[in-house]
Amino acid sequence: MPIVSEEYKEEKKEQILDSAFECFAKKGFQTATMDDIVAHCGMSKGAIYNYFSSKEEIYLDLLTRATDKNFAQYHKHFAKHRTASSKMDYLFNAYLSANPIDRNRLEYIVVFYEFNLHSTRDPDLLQQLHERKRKLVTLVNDIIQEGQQLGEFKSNIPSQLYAERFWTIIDGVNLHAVYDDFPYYDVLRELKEMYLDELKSE
Amino acid sequence: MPIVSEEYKEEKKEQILDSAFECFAKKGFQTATMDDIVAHCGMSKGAIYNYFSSKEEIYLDLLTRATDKNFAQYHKHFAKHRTASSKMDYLFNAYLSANPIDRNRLEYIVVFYEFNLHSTRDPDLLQQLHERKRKLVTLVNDIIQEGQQLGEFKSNIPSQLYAERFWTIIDGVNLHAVYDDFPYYDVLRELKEMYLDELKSE
Amino acid sequence: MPIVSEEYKEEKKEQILDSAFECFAKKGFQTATMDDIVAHCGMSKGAIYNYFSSKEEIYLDLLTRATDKNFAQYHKHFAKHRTASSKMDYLFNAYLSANPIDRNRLEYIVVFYEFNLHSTRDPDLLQQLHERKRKLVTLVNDIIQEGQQLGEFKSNIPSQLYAERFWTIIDGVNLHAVYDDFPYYDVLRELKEMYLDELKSE
Amino acid sequence: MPIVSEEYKEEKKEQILDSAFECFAKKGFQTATMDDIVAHCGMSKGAIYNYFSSKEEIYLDLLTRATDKNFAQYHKHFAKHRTASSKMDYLFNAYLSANPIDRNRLEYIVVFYEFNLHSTRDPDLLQQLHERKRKLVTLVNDIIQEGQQLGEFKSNIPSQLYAERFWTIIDGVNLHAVYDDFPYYDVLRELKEMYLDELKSE
DNA sequence: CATGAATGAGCTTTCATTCAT
DNA sequence: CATGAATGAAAGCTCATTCAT
Repeated sequence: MPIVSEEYKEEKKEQILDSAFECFAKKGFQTATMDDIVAHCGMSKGAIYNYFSSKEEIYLDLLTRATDKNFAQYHKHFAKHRTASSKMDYLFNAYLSANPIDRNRLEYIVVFYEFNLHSTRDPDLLQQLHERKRKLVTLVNDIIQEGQQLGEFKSNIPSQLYAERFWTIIDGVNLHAVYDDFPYYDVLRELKEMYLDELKSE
Repeated sequence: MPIVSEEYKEEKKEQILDSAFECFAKKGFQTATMDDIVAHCGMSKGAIYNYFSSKEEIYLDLLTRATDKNFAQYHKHFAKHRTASSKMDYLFNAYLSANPIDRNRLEYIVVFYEFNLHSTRDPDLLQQLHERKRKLVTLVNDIIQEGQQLGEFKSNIPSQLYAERFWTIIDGVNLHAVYDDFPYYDVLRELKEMYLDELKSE
Repeated sequence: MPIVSEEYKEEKKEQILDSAFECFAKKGFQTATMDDIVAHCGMSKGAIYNYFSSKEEIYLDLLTRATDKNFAQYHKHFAKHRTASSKMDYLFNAYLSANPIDRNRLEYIVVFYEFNLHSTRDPDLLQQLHERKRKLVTLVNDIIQEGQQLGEFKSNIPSQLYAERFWTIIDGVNLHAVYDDFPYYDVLRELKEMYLDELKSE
Repeated sequence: MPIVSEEYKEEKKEQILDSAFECFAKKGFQTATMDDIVAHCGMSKGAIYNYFSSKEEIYLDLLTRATDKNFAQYHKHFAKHRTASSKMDYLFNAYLSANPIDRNRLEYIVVFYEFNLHSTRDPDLLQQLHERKRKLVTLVNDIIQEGQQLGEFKSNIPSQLYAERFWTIIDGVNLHAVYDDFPYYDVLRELKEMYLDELKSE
């Protein structure tokens, strides 16, 4: 019998997560302190510990939610697309339409890839990292196979490998977005064309 | 014991850097403690501070040396190659011949990309990060232009952009090497072919 | 316990300062450790750092408060005195009535003069030292000038110089109080008479 | 059977003591490090430990020598003076002729009084402090008694007390020399006159 | 005797977490 | 639930002293 509504709690949690993200972005997970987060979100230290049991848990929750939100968005948009091509197009465009010099996006990139590397050291997190990656690969693999069945894509290419290659490209491009002189659009656009050319039947 | 040779001191430094690398690989820069490094390299805390003035300096030196060594290796090998094609081949093969599941290589990847992301937050380090990247892009750009002049590569392609694309691909592949089920060879080989196909004159 | 009154916090601060004083008195600022202070005041190390940001800050606050208290006391008592003579008398008596072998007073003397000498090496502290001294000289100078205007004191003496001389004497006597066989009263009483004799009109 | 001559050793010792003095003056005994002294005197750390067994010993030796030199100087000069008056004159003039803003002198003052306060905390050092002070008081006391016997000084004054008073004045003036706007000459000259007036028979 | 690299106890300070109010 | 003062283990770093060469 909770005293406050679930909505209230969820709202509070998101406030904390937003502040935590800002702090992790500015200083990194290890260097950002609970006091930083407290100062940023305006509530008390005790309050935060009512919603999260540790700094690590905030970190985990923050990034789990971010990737979940990502997945949800993908699936939501895919529902609107009829062809595999348009789905692939959508995926590429999700990154092409992103503003590479948007401070918030860069911060997210840094925090996100730092978390991936961090996850490398903890068996449980590594497990989750693999699962998420598998889901991402499957997402693209399904599209490619769909395109192959519908005749949009060449039927003799290894779909799984192409799915892997897609995310390899995306992560490469994202990582380079931290260089402010990186020709993000141009590189990504060309890679997209190169990629789709190989994929599509003549 | 005092009055030791420069070689001795250099050797000591490398011992410390090796131990530090192991510790940073196992726990990350922030989490690894000086005591960890002390325990790993067997010398006393004071001894380490005779060679490096802070944990941060060890970190910086470690990664500066690693990238310098990398550059030196590239330039050394390029001297042996006559054609631009064979140089590009060498570059790709440097990554294709790497064992993606070699523990040491994975550790290096994690530490290296973590350092890049870390550098993002310090103006001085960011500056260095940019410089290193510029040098890497120039390295490839020079090869491509050389190939264009010699008629090996298409003359109408933007060499700079292709150089950027090269490192985007490499970083993407490296980053995915942390997933033990990643088909490292296959993905990289196909990307290499795709990349060189576009580059070479028919 | 949180959300405590300002009084509570002030009390805590004073507890810490009292303990710090004891420790500095016993060992000196540099030699006394935070652990000594922790052990003496019974609270945790973290608690102390909630009230002061460094050992140095404790030292500074301790001595700033002590001298401020001194000034306040002087001014408070001067309000009760009508003549310049009685004010000078009060000043001398403040030192004559002090118990020279009181352990606490001796400790204060040592800590206080050590701090003065310490301040000599830091431009900011030296500045403060000068200001405090100027205020002390002004305090006495004002009294002398007042006495000259009222005809109590000779009008042809340089008041400023006499003010300087007053504190010279006081500091000399204080410093010698650390010698337990020093005839504190006798020396100070004679110096007082000598001093006032020269000051007073016949 | 020492390998090097005593003179050589003594010279080395003095080199070390000079450097140590500079360092203690600049930073204080606790804050100055052996490395500071090493850097200043140009010899190795081990060399210093051949002549002194600890930093504390350097400190002690430094100040013992300084005060011994002082005593020796006094006695040497007193031999030249015939009257008690001229001896007292000499003593006062030793301080009156000192340049109060001479950096070296100020440094000596700070180091010297810091050492006195430091000695307060160690029974052995306190003992030495007392002995030295007793000798200083005796020095002046002897002069005054000599003057009384020769009829130069009033015979009914307590010589011991006057001797105490002398050093009280000197220490007060010295201590104030650290304030660069202190009218050192004027204050000391007036105190001298005041003092001698009381002493001398009409 | 001279050297300076090595030692390691000990220092100040930080900060995730707890819990009395 | 909210608060923020309290905790104390641990962190990075220093430095007087030693001793192999």
